Amino acid sequence: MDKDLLKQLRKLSQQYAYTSIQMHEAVARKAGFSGTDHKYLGFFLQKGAMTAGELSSLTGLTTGAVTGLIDRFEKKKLVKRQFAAADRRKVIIEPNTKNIMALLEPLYKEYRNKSGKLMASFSVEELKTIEAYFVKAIEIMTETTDKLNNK
Amino acid sequence: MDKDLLKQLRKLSQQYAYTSIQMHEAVARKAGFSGTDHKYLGFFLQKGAMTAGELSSLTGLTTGAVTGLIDRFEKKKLVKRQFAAADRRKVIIEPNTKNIMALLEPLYKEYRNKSGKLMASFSVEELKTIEAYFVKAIEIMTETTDKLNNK
DNA sequence: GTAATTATCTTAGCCACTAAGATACTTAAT
DNA sequence: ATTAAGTATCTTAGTGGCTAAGATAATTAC
Repeated sequence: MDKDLLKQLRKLSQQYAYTSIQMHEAVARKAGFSGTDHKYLGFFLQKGAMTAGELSSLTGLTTGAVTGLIDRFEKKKLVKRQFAAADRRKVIIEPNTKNIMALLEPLYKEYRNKSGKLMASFSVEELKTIEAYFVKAIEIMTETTDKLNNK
Repeated sequence: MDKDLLKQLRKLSQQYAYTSIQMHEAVARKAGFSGTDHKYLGFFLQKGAMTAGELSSLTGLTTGAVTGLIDRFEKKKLVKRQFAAADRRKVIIEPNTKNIMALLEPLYKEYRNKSGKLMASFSVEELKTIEAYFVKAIEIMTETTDKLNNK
């Protein structure tokens, strides 16, 4: 067992997380977001339309905070409120993917190019290894997050 | 070239980042941190002691915000202020790694166990592939962050 | 048809952030 | 040495997003 390798990898995965947080924040600032809005905007790109309540439980924010969040996004034309036909209490938040992309893409462009090149430098086998790691690691983090939040 | 694999991997790496942010936040809440302090606490574990000014440029916070940040950490005995001998204007912030660890470790314990097992399930070759990916990806993200922040 | 529930919004109060300027120390110039 | 300029941190006033609690509006259960 290569303990040093494991230790090094653990450290790297932590550093990877921190570094991505920092990049994420730098992008947010550049995009003109105050505070943490960029983080929540990502949920829309990932999951698509959702109700205010879903966003609240997804983000852990109170419904009041979500109201404000959507207000800010709506003002910037990044999302649109729509009442659900089936249940008119519900507010469906429809992301304007085009506008969101137009805002974020230029800021991520260079990163995308570089990381594309990086990926291309690996063989298919290697990429599958990395993929497998990501899939499992995401699972573990999601489990951990759920446990921390729900009790 | 396996384009689907590349696309999938790109998506996964993004999801990995978001998921780690969410876990990070869940830990923060559980540890009793208001807002984003946990994120900045990580800098100390990574980089060790630094001056207030370094922390400011590292985090992108104003010096005023850093003063408040250190006040909160100091009150919780997670860091200690010390005037630099060479230049008494400078305030060196010494992390109390022991206390920080004692606070965070229990919350990360299960995650550490699980991700340890995950890593152990890969061969040494595979781990080296993952390591190589991490190292390069971190480089790229750091470059991107620097460019976004410094102009 | 009334009560209970659910989903979102509103309000008051709090706290961390920025911007600007104050304080304290250091370095450079004469 | 003295003065000026520069640097590092802290302080203060004002802003804005967050929570908690309650209001509003729609739905479901009895």
